Amino acid sequence: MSRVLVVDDHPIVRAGIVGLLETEAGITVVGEAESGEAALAFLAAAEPANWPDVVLMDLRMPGIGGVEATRSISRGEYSGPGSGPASLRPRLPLFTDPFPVYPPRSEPSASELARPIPGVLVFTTYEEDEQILAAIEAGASGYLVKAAPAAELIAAVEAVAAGQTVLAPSIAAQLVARMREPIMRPRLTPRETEILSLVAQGLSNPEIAAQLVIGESTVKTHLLHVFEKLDVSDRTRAVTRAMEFGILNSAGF
Amino acid sequence: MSRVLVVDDHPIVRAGIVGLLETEAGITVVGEAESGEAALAFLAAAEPANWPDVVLMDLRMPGIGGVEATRSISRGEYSGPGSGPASLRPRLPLFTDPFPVYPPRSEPSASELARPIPGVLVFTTYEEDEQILAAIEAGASGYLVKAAPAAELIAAVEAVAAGQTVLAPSIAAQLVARMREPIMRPRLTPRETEILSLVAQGLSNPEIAAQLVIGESTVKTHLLHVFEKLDVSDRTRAVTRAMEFGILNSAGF
DNA sequence: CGCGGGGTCCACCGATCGGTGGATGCGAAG
DNA sequence: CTTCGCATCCACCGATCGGTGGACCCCGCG
Repeated sequence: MSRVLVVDDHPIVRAGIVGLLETEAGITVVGEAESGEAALAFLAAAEPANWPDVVLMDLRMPGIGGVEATRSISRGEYSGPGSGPASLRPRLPLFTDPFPVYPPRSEPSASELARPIPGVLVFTTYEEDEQILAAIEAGASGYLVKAAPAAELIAAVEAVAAGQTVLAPSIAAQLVARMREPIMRPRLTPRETEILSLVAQGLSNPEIAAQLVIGESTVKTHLLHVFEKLDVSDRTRAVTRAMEFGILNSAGF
Repeated sequence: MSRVLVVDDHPIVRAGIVGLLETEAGITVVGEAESGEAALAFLAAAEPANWPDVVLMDLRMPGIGGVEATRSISRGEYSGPGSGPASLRPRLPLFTDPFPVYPPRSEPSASELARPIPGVLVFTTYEEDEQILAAIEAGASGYLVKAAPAAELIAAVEAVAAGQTVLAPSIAAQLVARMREPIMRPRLTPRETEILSLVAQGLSNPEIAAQLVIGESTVKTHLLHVFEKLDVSDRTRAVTRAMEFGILNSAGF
């Protein structure tokens, strides 16, 4: 019997998934939470009788979000991020096969048997590399996209409950490609970012200099550094490229 | 007995919603579709015995999308957008009250009794003004956000099946505010947009002129017109402002 | 101590940009 | 026919931009 905690900020979607899971004889939903915080609070208060084996975690939620909640759960820190005992879960090995099912986790110690650290099955709407990579780093045991068939969700829940790590083939392929060719994301200094942000607002170099109480040539120097790092040769392209890299936000979005 | 067609591109979410709806004694799900096209195909082929009263339509889907599918359904055009008989549904009245429930649709003619045009209940993840306004224009009868409680979904399905128009309070408030203060969105000509797009890619005026085989002064003239319309005084701000207005996309997003 | 990173600053110069004030032609609508 | 919107084009000019090749200072780390 696999016991599941479902974490999703959309009540209708959550109710739907709960209903779906409970049609499966081997699965019972022991709780629901609408946020990462609520999930941690549930775990902090849960008794062994309703302790989950799997936390089905939506990645995109307001508050601390799915990644941070995953990190806390994987460390057994249920009172909130950044507190509690050190993590007892091993780091993930390198992936090489599509839909790999990895060996079970090591046997828990006697003190963990009543409330063993649950596996986190991360559930995403989109195949977002950054968030999924972050979830890996945070210690998640399973990764599934919402576009997967319902049967795959059932199988994934049961596999994670059994202590295994599962990975949707599409996500596996992306991670493998990512590890082969890591994206070199440019690192701008705080000052460079600040100046580029003012450029995006339409300020000229003299205007930026006046606002920051520095010399215009200093502004130009910073911008030239920005151009080098972003591999561009004009301010406009620097701004759009910084947006592509997520360094600048599209204002109003 | 309200019969529902559920349209959502995510199988797990769709299965969950189907399960949720069928827990309600007065609701039966007569079909599922993963896209607007599939929904139209279902309706084109459906017999009166499994004809839906309500189409629960996700707004964000690949292909023709929820808005376009809503338009076709509201016109009774099930073979695809832009074909079939003229619409028999009246346009929506102006909204003034939160969660209004409007009078039932006019009585269908004898020829429509077997397969009356179903009400479309639009179901959105976010409260997206543009898409919801488009759905109103397209003839939808109901609007609900996924953040709403499950009970509200059940109530909305039954109201739409009864021929009423329902509107989540949050969406009603936004639409009322929108009608009071319509956003003046600048209208760029196709050429202006094209040139601004090249500016966003980092091309200089001479480079744009060469690419479009026009004079550089022509490029400048277009850009000056763009600056006037967007109320900016430099190309960089024109680009970011155009992104804020949704005229340009953030490349890579 | 030296080194690297970050921030500040300069002069010079050619290229580009943005503003001004025009001009023409074409097609569609009234 | 006129008017409007769109696209095309020009010369002139001052301001700004981007590149070059420097300079200096401070701080943290080994």
